[in-house]
Amino acid sequence: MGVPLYQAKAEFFRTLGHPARIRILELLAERDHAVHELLEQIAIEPSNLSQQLAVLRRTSMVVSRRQGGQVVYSISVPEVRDLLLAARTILVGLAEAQAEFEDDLIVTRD
Amino acid sequence: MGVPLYQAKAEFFRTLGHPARIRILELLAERDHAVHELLEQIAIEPSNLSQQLAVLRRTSMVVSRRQGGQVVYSISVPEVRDLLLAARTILVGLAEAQAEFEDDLIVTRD
DNA sequence: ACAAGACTTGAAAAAGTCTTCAATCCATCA
DNA sequence: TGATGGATTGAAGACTTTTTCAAGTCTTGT
Repeated sequence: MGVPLYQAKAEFFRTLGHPARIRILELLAERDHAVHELLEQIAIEPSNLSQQLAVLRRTSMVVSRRQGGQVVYSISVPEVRDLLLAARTILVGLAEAQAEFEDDLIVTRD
Repeated sequence: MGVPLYQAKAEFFRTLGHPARIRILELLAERDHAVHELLEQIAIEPSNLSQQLAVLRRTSMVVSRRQGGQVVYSISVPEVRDLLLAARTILVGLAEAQAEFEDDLIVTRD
């Protein structure tokens, strides 16, 4: 038997827990990108990008192939797209709840 | 204007990126739990549990209320349940792909 | 008022992650 | 072959998170 599922889940979410990796996955969810294309979209140094790509590769969330002089990445888990959308929905919901609470504070003040 | 959305997403996923926090959310997704009840289910020291609950509270993923001598926690973002299910599906998919690849290795060997 | 159970806090040490740098690899083109 | 553009690697240092400990709060029952 392997690792408990709750631990695998934690590792999986931790992999998503970095702004550059989120950007990478969002871009790859649209279409495959060469590394230099990712580099144009994400404000980060080349070697840092490589390190983040390596993290995603190790967890099998992306795969790379060499195409002549460049390396092209694709997402290997398209379902991640749904996860990113779900997160967006939740975050917007939390932000709204927060704003409401702040309104209450103002309305209720004194 | 606030934080870029991709950064908020990363923070959100980082919050999910810990085994104890996953367990807590799974238990709270079922029903509210007092801290001592969580403690029975999760192999962790009381003060560590408190620290993890504090992380979830800071990010507004759970709320607590005192009920006499004990403190009861509830999930404030029920949609997290879907996220945990989606992660399970993805992980099972990845594990299967992995297993297939290993079969290939064996079949192809020599 | 005191003791006991339930929980939280702050702070220090341990463990883990992120960023950056220099070195390297690999394919193409002059 | 040597130079160039594109990408990766390993390792060091900075930074963050996790764990643990001792001390403290709050509520109930005696």
